[in-house]
Amino acid sequence: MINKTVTIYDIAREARVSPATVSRVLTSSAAVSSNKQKRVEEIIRKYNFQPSAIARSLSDTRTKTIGLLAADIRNPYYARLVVECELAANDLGYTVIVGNALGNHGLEENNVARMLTQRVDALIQIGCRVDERATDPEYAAFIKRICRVPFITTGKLEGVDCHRIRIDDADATRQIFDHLTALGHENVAFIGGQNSVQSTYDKWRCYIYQLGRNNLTFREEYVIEGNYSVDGGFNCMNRLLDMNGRRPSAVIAVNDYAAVGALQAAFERGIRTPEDVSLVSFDNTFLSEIVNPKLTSVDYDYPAYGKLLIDTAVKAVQNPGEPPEEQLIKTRLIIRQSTGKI
Amino acid sequence: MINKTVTIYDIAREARVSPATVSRVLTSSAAVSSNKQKRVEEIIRKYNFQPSAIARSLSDTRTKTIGLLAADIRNPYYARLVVECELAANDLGYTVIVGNALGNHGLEENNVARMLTQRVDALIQIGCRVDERATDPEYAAFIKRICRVPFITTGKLEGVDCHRIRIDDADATRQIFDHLTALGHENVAFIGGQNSVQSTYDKWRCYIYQLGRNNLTFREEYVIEGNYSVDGGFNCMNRLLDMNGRRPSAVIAVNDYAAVGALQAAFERGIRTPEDVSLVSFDNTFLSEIVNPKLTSVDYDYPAYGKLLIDTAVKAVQNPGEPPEEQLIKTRLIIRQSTGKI
DNA sequence: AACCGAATTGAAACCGGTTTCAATTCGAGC
DNA sequence: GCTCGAATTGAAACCGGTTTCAATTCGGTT
Repeated sequence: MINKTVTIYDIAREARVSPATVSRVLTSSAAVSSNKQKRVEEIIRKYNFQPSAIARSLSDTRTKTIGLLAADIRNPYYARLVVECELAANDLGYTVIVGNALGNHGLEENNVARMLTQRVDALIQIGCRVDERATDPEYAAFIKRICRVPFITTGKLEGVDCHRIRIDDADATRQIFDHLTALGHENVAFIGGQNSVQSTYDKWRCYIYQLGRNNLTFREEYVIEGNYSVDGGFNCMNRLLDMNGRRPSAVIAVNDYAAVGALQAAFERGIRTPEDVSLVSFDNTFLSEIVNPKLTSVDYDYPAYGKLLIDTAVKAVQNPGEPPEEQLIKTRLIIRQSTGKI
Repeated sequence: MINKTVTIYDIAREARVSPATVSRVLTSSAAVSSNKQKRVEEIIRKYNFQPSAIARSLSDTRTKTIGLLAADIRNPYYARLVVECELAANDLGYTVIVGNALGNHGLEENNVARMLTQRVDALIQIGCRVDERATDPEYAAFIKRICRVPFITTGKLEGVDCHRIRIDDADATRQIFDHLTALGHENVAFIGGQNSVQSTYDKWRCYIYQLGRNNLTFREEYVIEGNYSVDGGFNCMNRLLDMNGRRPSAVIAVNDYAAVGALQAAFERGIRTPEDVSLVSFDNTFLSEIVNPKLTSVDYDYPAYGKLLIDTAVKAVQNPGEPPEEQLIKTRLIIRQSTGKI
C-alpha cells in the first residue's frame, strides 16, 4: 500500500533483459526466446506487476476506453442499458467510463469535457441533451467544437456528424395499437413528455399516425404532456380521469415511470386497471413486473441494444473513414396484466 | 474528428513561449507575466485545447480518479449510492470509474485489476465479495497482494488493512422493533439472505437481539433465507404464509427487492397488507413508494453516505500514514402504509 | 549608471510504457 | 568452419504533460 509501484524497468533489471523485451512479453507483440520469456513472466508474477494503462495509453494514443454519458442511472432503463454496454465493451477489451447528466446542462458539459480530457476513444451519449429535437445550436456547436472522437447518440443532434441509434418507435406503436384495437379500445390517450425530446416526439407522432391508420378520432385533450417521472404520470392520469364523460379506455405512457404514477392515480380514485382503463408503457424495466397489475410494456432487447452501441463505437474507432450510420433497435410488446378487453 | 490532437507544444510554439509556461498557465502553479498569460489563454481558446489527463497523470502519479466497484447498479440501492459518490467526487475534483461485479467472481476480480491498471488513487467496493463475512481467505489474499492503494469497503473483509463504512443496522433494527411493538406486533418474521453476507448477518443478529429486548419469542421458522431478489422475497413470503396457525403478523425484509416480492405473494393469496400482515424493508429506494401499499422502509441519507465514502477515500489518498477507520452510517425508519396495528 | 534580490522564463529530465531500427545471435546449408 | 538470411535483442526516441534548476529579466535603491 505504501511501497513504490513496480515498473517495467524493475522487471527488466531483475530479469536481466531490456525493457523492450518485457514489453514484448506483456503485449505478445513480437517473439521472445522461450527462456527469457519464462524468466520475465516469473518476475512479473513475483511482484504482481500490473503495467500502467496510463503510460500505455500515452504512447498508443488509443486508450481502449469509451465514454458513456447517460441521463441518470437511477432510472432502471439507463441502469440496464449501461450494464449491457459495460459487458459488451469488456468483451471487446474496452473499458467504459460512465457519467450522469442528471438533467443539469453544466454537469453534462463538464462530463463531456472530462471524458475527452481522459482521451476516450469514442463518446456515447444516451438521453441527455442530444435527445433534444430542435437541437440547441449552441450545444451542437459545443459538441462539434470540442469532440474530436467518434460520437454515438440515441438522439438526433442535428448538424453534428454522429452515429445515431434509435428505437423503432414506429413499430412499437403499431404493436401497441394492434393489441389495443384487438381488445376493442377506441379512446386511446397518450401521456407523453416534452415534444422537444426526440424519442417523445417520435412516439407522439406515431401515436397520431396509428390513430389515423385505425380510423380512431384524434382528441387534443387526450395528449398530455408529462415529465417522465412518477409524479408526472400521476398528475397526467388524474387529468385524464377528470374527463368524466369522455374518459379514455386505454392510456399509453411514455415510460415505465409515468405508467407507475398513472397506475397510482387510477388506484387512488378507485378506477380499476385494466377493467376500467388499460395501460401500456415503454421501456419494460423491472418496474413493469413489480407493480400491481403488472404492466404491458414495450421491450427493447437490451443486450442487443448495448452491444450495438458499443460495436458502433468500436467500429468507428477502427475505421475512422466510414460515414456515420443510423440504426434501429427492434422492439417487442410484452403483454401483461394492465391491458384488457374494453 | 480526424485532425491531430493539439498538444501543449503546439500552443507553446504559436504563443512563442516554452511548454513549461503553457503548463504554468494551465495549472496556475506559478506566476506568468500577464501579457504571456493572455497570449497563451487566447491560443488555448482558439484551438479548444484540452490537456491530456493521461499525460498529466503519468508525471503526477496522481490520477485524481477513484475506482468504485458496485454489486449491480441495476439495483436502485446501488444506483443511488453510485450517483451520490459521483457528485461527491466531482465536488472534490475527482472522477469515479464505475464497475459492476454482477455476482460474478471473475468479473469482479477483473474489474479490480483493471482499475488498478488504470492507476486509480483509491478503490471503493460496495457490495460484492468484500461483504462476505467469513472472508474468503483467497480473496483477501488477492486484494492484499494486488491492491497498493487505499481500499474502502462497506463490508468486513477480515485480514485486509482497509477503511470500513457500515450501516448502523443495530439502530435501524431498534427503530423497526420500536415501531412494530408500538403497533402491537409480537410475531415478527425475518426474510434475510445468506448469513455469509456481513450486512445480512448483522441484520439477522440485531433481529434476534431485539426479539430478546422486547421479550418476544424467537422462532426458528420465522427466519427465512432469501436471495435479495423479488422472486426470492416472493418465495420466502409464501413459506411464511403457509404456516396457517402460526403466521407472523409482521415481516422484516432484508431489502426493498425482497419486500416487493413479499408484497406480491401476500396479494396473490388475498392476504392484505397491512391489515393482515405488516411489512418493513431496508434501503428505502424509490421502489418503496411505487408499490401498493407504499413500504415502511429504513432510509440511509444517501448523500451523506456517498460523501463519506468519497471523503474517506480522498483523505486516505492525501494522508497515507493514517490508520484505517471504521465508520457508521445513520439510519431512519420512514413509516408508510405497509405497517399497521395488529 | 550600477547593483541587488525577486520575479519570470526556458531547457531538460522525468513519468512508464511502446515501437522503430540497427546490431547481434542463431541455425541451416555447404 | 564459414556464410547468409532469419530470428532475437537492446538502445533510443516518442507519447504529452509537470517540475526542477539555472539563467535571464525586471524593478527599485543608492
